[in-house]
Formats: sequence, structure tokens, C-alpha cells
Amino acid sequence: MLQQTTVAAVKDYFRRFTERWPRVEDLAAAEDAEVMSAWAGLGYYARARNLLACARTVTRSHNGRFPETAEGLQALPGVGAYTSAAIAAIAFDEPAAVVDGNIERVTTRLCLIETPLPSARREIRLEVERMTLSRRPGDFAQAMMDLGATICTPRRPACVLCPLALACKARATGRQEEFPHKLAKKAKPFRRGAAFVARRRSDGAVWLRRRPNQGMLGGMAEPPTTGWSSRSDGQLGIEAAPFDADWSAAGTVQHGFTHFDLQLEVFRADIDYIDDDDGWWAPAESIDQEALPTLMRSVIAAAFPELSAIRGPRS
DNA sequence: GAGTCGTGGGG
DNA sequence: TCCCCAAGACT
Repeated sequence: MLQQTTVAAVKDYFRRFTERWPRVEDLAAAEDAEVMSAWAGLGYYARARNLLACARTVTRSHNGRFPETAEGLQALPGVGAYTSAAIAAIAFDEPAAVVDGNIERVTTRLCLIETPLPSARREIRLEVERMTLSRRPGDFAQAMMDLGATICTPRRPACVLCPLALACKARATGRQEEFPHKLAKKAKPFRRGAAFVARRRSDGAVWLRRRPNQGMLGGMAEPPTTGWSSRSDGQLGIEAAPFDADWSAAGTVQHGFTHFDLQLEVFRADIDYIDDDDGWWAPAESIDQEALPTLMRSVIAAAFPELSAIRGPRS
């Protein structure tokens, strides 16, 4: 959960996951849909699919026990260089080189690594391997991460409080805020599409479908939308509607993703039935139980502001 | 190696 | 308001 996500954002999700699925075999036995629903709002949804696949692998192929080496751990779905090293060091006392975003920043400053990210990663790893001792490797990794999170911060690092200040090569020349150097990022493209929110007259239920497992928001629920993939914009108007209804415009929703900005035209309609088996009616009172990413919650709220269950932060 | 993949908070 | 970035992984 903490991959590219702050502790504050993760905290409640972690609590709910571990209460609902306390043991790895509990999670392994869960349905895909309930895990995606519990992850909804946290982002990077491939992590949820990987976490579930990982729990099933550990339960079914490793006799319910996690591998105890970084190499073995990295073979699990969703467990890469950082996570495998962190678990090996913290849980199993293996002197593995743990390198996360914090440690990249600390190390480029400490060792004055001028090479820009991401190509600096190899040098950084070598320096971290050199600094990682066999004694208390897990505490060392967490100390370095906490140093980056609280003192060696991206802006205005608190060098006067830093235990490594005298050893820091960047600090010695007063250039600490320049690091890490980074390659210039390209401009975010702007993409458009349309979304269609249908509500059933009899009970106010909302028509949803499931997005394919691959790609953006993979495996998550949505009201029917046009394509808005990284390849191409979707169609924009009513003519792109998934089925015939008395559609009316309900404004637009803007959403920023990591690598593009998106604007969706939202249309809404009240209907009696749908001749379509590629979706389901989500009851109005329990629509917050659906695996709806934040973008799709905004879309539904734009179409039907009176649907109170959709509003506000997830709880 | 370079893209792809979410969301929210802080400066 | 805008930009940055967060206990990265995968293709």
C-alpha cells in the first residue's frame, strides 16, 4: 500500500484490510471484487490485483509462509526491488540494500551524486550497498527513510538537525537543495471523453460496469464511458452513448492523472430498464460499497448530486 | 530505458 | 493555483 503513497493516505485502508483479512490465507480466500472495492480510492489499482495474487501464491504455492530472502520475495507479484529488500532487511535481518525515494535523495546529497535520476539509480544502489552493514540492516533502512522524510526533505532540509551533516558532501558546499538532479519531465497531455450515468426510476439504482483488468483503473467499476486511453481521446457527445435514453448534459469533470489530464463530459438519464447484460444495477444506498475510483465517484456526483452516498472522502 | 499506472497533501 | 512528490512495479 505504501508504494508511492503517503502513510496518511494508507492508514485507514491498512486498518480495514488487516481487520477484514487478518491472515494471508484470509486474503487469499477473498473475492477479487471485494478486494478491489476495499482498495477503491487508494489509486494504482494494479497493486490491489498484485496483492491478492501474492496472497494466493504464498498460500497455495509456499504453504502459507513468505519466502525469507530478498530474492525469493521479489519473485512474488507486486514485490519489486524496494519491497523485497525492505521486507528481507526488516523482517528477516538480511543486509539487503533498501532504496526508496527518500533514500535516493539522502544518498545523492550525502555522496554528491551529480548524475540525474533515473540513470543515477545504479550509483545510488552501489553506495547504499556499501553503507548497509550486517548489523541491524532493518533499523538502518528505516532510519534512512525517516531521515529523508523528516530532516533531509526535498525542500529546505533541516541540516542543522541532521546527524549526517558533517559527512554530507552536498552540505559541505551548500548545494544540498540541488539534489537529487532529475531529468526534465515532458508536458502532460490533455485528454477528453464522455461518461453516461443512468439511474433506474423504480429505485434510484445506478448502472455500472467493470473495466478490463489491463490498463487504466483496471478491474474497477464505472458508469459507461467512452475511451480515453493513453492512445486516443474518446468520443465526446451524446452520440457516443452506450444505449438509447433521454440523456441530458450534467457538466464536466476534470481529473489529473500522473501522466495526463482528463476532462469528461457527463451525461445523465433516468430510465426504466437496460437491455444489456454487461453490467449491474448498484443500489443507491450502498453505492459506496462499489469498487469506484475517485474519478468515477466525481462523475456520479456530477450527474446526481443528491446521491449523498457517493460524496465525501471514503470511510 | 522509457512509459504506464492514482490520489491527496503541502509548499 | 500549480507543482511536487509519496516505504515503486511492471512492461
